[in-house]
Amino acid sequence: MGRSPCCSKVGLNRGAWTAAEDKTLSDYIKLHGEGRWRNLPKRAGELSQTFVCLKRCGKSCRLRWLNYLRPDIKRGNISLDEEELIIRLHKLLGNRWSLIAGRLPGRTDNEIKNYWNTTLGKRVNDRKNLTSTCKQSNHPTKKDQKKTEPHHKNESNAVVRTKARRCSRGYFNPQQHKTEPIERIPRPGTVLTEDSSISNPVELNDPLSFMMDANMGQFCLTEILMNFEFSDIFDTNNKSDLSPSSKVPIFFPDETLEKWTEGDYVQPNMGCDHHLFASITDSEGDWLAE
DNA sequence: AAGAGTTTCAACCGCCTGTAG
DNA sequence: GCTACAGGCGGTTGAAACTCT
Repeated sequence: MGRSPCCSKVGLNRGAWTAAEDKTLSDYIKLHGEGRWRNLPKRAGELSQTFVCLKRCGKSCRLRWLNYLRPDIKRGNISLDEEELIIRLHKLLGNRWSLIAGRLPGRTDNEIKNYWNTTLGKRVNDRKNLTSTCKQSNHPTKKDQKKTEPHHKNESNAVVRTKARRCSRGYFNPQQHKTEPIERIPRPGTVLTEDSSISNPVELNDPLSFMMDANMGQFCLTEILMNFEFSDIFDTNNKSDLSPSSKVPIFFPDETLEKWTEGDYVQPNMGCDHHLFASITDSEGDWLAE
């Protein structure tokens, strides 16, 4: 005897959301806030100025809001910094997508999960198998080039297809940029808006410098990676306890987690132990291997 | 140009946990 | 302690977009 379904599925819409449904939902949440998802569709329909009844399951509403409609969602492709952080966090946390997403402001667990399953997971496996190719050519592929050009579909389609368009994979010539800072080329999929500015020229010949200066907008992930005291989290002398396969849960002190999620967590005079960080996150040791 | 094959990702599903009564 | 409910999470699915031949 299983649990009763979260709602009667009879007469409910399924599949892609329409623009009208999105508007009804976001209007309602902006006015009344999140929560009480089960009754939300009914109440939203009653209060909707567009008189669009939300024939959706409460869970579906929640998912739509959290994964797409929320105003603080960051659209566009995962940046290099974010990729690195996801990989490192995945090593530490495993498939705890919501925890990982919590460390990446604007990113949803669903997005990170999808990105891992379709891209990063494969890449990480490839790296393991062929470490020498990790410095693979950054020259744009045909595939990537195609992605730079938005594919315009019939706008009259009422269903909102919410796919971020991708940009070409950027590349740089190490010789060319040894001394001259260059403007960063957006990572594939970075959504270019009118105010999009990748303003910080970066010295790309130095990976650390690249990481240090990569501008993330709200804050710099690199600073998390560089300033974060991993020694606060665990005893580095006992790495075996951190194996993802270990049954021992990883406990992050509240203070630590707050630092990660707060916008102003970066402490200017916080210790910056690159070597410790590198030893932890870049270790090829078994304790991090999957 | 067209069809087949592949990739991407929004949405769904079912299970789990926390909580109120 | 038990039950039902609400919300959250991770795995999976399937349609659309994209690439290849």
